[in-house]
Amino acid sequence: MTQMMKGILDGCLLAIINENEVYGYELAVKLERYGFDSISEGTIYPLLIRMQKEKLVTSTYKKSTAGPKRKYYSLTDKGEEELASFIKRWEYLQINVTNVLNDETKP
Amino acid sequence: MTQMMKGILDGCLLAIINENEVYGYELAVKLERYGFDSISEGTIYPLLIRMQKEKLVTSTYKKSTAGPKRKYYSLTDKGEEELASFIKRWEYLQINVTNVLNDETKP
DNA sequence: CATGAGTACCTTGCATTACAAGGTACTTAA
DNA sequence: TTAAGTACCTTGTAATGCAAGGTACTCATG
Repeated sequence: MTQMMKGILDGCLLAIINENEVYGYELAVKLERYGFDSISEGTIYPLLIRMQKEKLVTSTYKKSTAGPKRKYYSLTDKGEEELASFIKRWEYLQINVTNVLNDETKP
Repeated sequence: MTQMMKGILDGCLLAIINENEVYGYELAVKLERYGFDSISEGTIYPLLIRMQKEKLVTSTYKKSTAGPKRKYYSLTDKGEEELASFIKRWEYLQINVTNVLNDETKP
């Protein structure tokens, strides 16, 4: 499972950040609810930092009612473009893999 | 695109090998026709060797009508199990990613 | 007030793996 | 005999998910 996530997870993060500002810990919780059980914080935080370096997201700290300050992320214009591009790549991949599996395993 | 293939390509290879014996060069051609333009032989051969080490496939050399001997691969029982397992993982991934994209980008 | 649970962030090091680039060698036709 | 097409393989590099480990804040409980 873990290998399959490579290159897909960042697109999912962009998608989640797209609608609302979110913070890293929240992302971990949301992803888990979506069924990605195994995505740990050790994966998410480096990814967010990388995406910020690439100017796909920006961040601001806000106080929390319970616990340390939260680092909220939101998409830049470039991030929105990257999300759109990811969706296209994902759809393309999905179609191709589905074709292979259908053609070759149900002849 | 290339990152998204990690962990997916080997399942596709298993699927293609599943029905008919195929050789490496043929796999490259088939994948290209399925839309995976960028999958080069430098990717496929190491993967086949790895899968053989893991006893997912076996291979036999046969003469070719044009060119050097071909190394034909076929699935072992373990390979068939792995293919079935891959299909489940893929379907699971597909559903989850689709949910994220739908929920978060079309609210 | 001290302690623990829950929240929230981050770093280091490792393993996996797709690919570019480069190499070998066989067959057939010009 | 030369070129084109077929067919195999290896080396080195880059990307990236994750386990493990660490820091620090808030609040309720004893």
